[in-house]
Amino acid sequence: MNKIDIRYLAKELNLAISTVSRALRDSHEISPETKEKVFALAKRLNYQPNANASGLRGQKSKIIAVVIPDMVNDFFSLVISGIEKITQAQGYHFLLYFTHGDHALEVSFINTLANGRVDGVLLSITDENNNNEHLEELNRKGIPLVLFDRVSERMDNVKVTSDNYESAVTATRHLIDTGCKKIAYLKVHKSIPVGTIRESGYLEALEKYSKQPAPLILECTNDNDEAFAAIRNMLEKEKPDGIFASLEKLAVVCYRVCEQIQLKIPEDIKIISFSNLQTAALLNPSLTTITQPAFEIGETAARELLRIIRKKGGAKGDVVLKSRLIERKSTSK
Amino acid sequence: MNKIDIRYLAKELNLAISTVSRALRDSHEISPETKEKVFALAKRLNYQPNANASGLRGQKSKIIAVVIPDMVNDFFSLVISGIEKITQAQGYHFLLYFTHGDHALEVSFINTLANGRVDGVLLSITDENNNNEHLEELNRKGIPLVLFDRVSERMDNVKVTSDNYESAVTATRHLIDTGCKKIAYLKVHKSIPVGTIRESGYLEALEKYSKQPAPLILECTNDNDEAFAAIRNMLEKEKPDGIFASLEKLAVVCYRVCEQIQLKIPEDIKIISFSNLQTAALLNPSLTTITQPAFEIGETAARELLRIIRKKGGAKGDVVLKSRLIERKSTSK
DNA sequence: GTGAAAGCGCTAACAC
DNA sequence: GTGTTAGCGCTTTCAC
Repeated sequence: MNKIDIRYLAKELNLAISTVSRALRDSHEISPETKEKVFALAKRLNYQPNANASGLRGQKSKIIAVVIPDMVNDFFSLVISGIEKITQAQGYHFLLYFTHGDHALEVSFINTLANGRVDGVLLSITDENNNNEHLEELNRKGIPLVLFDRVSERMDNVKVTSDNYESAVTATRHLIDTGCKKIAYLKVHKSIPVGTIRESGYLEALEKYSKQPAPLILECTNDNDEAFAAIRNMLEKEKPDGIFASLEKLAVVCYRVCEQIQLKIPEDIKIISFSNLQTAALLNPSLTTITQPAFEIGETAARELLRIIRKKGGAKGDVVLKSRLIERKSTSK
Repeated sequence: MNKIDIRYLAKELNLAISTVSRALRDSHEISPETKEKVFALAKRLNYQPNANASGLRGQKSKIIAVVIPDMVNDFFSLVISGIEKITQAQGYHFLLYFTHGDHALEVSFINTLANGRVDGVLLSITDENNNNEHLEELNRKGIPLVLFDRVSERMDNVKVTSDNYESAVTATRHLIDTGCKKIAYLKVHKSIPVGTIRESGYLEALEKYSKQPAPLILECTNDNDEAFAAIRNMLEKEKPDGIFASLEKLAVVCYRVCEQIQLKIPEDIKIISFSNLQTAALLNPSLTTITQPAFEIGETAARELLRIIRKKGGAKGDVVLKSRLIERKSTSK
C-alpha cells in the first residue's frame, strides 16, 4: 500500500507541497479550481494528514487529557459523556487516565503529559489535601488546566463544581418540610472532602429549620453487610423518621433494612439520597434523590478548557452547577 | 520558562544530541557514567521527550483508540477499566470515542484514525449488520484492529467476546433445574444481535431440558412505564414461575411488578437476569444474575491489541470469555 | 564511546 | 496564486 502523504498528493497533481497544504486548509490564497482538484483527490484517496507531523510543527495536538480517580460509579461515566460531547463537537480528541486514588500516579500522569502530547488537561483531583506542585508546574509550562468536581482552593485555575453544600441543605430541608422530626445522616467512613461538605449542609439545615435536638450521624463502612447491620441497629435504636444518605449505595442498603424490619417508605420513614445512578428511579419508587449535574459538569469543564486553549478570552469564571432534587413517582402509575 | 528539549540537555552537558538520545534510551553504546549524568539532569529538569517528534520519527505514538457505542450502562465502563489497566501497565495511552449508535460516525472515526495518531484500534461495532469497508481499509493500511463484544463474523481480526449463547442456556437451565415449569423471556424490542443470540439460548434450553409446551417471549419497549404494564399484564395472564430477563433493567421492573401484585420472590416466581451493574446485589437479594466478564473483556482485548502492535507473534486467537452465574445471598445475612 | 547529519510529514515565512 | 525552503524535536544511520 502506497502511503498517502501531502507530497504524494502534490506529485499526483503537479503542484507544490505548500500549495496542496494551503488548499487543504482552505487558504484564501489558493484558486477555487486548485482547491477543488486537491479536495477531490484527497477525498478519493481518503487522505488524512499525519497528526504527529502537524502536531510537531504547530505545537498542538488537538488532544486533551482527562484525569479522574476511576469509573466505579455513574458520576464519572456521565462526566466523560459530557466531555465527549464537547470534544467531538469541536474536533478534539481526549485521552483518559485513572488515578485509582493514588496521588503519586496523578503526579506521574501530569508530569508525562507536559510534553506536547496534549493541549490541555481536565482534572478531578485525587487527593485534595495533598500537595499541588505538579499542577503548579503545569501552569508554569503554560498548559491549560481546568479542575472539576474535586478541586483545590489553593489552585488558581478555572473550577467547575456542583453545589454540594447547598444541595445537602435542600435535601435535609426537604425532609423537614415533609414532616420529619428526627433525621439521620448516613456517611461513609472514608473522609473525602465532599462527604464533610454535605455533612455541614445537613447540620446547617437542622440548625436552621428543624427543632431536632441533636444531629444523628451514622458512619458506615464500605462493606455492605456491615453497613446493613449498622443501619439496622441505628434504625431500631434511634427510630428516625427521615434518612439522608450521602451515597446512593447507603440508601439502597437502608431501603433493604426497612423492608426487613417492616418499616414502610415513605409512611414510616422517608429516605433521600445523593445519586447519579440512572436506574435510581427503579430501585425504589419512593426514593427521593439529589442528583448532581454530572453530564453538565463534563460539558462545562470541557467547554472552558477548549476556550482557554483557543485563547478566546472572556472572563475566567469558576462555575458551580446546581444539583436537582427529584421526587420519584411510583413507576407503576 | 525555558523549554527543555534534548538539545538543551545536550548543550548543558556538553554532549552531542545523539549521545543524549541514546543515553535516554539506555543504549548499550553509551558509557555508564555518561548515562548517569544524562539521567540525572533529565530527572532534575523533569525532561519529557516530545511525543509528536518521537511519534513522527518512529511512526508510532504509543496511543491506541477505543471506539464504543456509548457508556450508558455499566458494561462498557467496566470494559474501559479493563483496557485502562493494561494500557497503563504497558506504557500506552488511549483515546476514547463514542459512536452513539451511529454507523456513519464510526466510519468517520475509523477513517480519521488512520493517520499515525494511533498505533491500533479497539472496536465494539456499532451496527453489526452494516458494511465493513472502513474496517477493511484499516486492515489494508496495516493498522492493528481488535474487535470485542460486538463483532463481525465477516472480519478476520482477532475477536474478544463472551458466551452469550451458552450463558443464556445456563441461565434458563438454572431456572428449570430449580423447579420452574413455565419460564418467560423478557427481551427489548430493539433488535440488537446479542438479544437474538440470548433468545436462541433460551429456546434451546427449553427445548432440551424442559417440558414447557411453548416458549413465552415478551418484547418490552425502552419506556419503563410501558414495560411495567406489559410485564404486569403478562404475569397476571400467563402466570409464569420463572423469568429470564435479557437486561437488568427489565429484571428490576419485573421485580417491582411482583412487589405490587404480591408475588413472592423466589417462592412464587424466580428471576434471573443478565447484569453488569455492581449494585445488583443490593437491588434484590433474591435476584440471580448472569454477569458478563466485562472487565476481563477489556483486559483481554487490550492485551491482544498490544501484542499485535508489538508484533509478538503467537497464535492469532479469538477469545470467548465465560459469563458467571451469581446466586445472590440475602444482604441481611 | 561519541558526534554529525539526514529526515519523519507538515506548516508558514519568504520569494516570485 | 504558486513554489522554495527552513525547521518542529527526535531517532538513527554513518562516520570517526
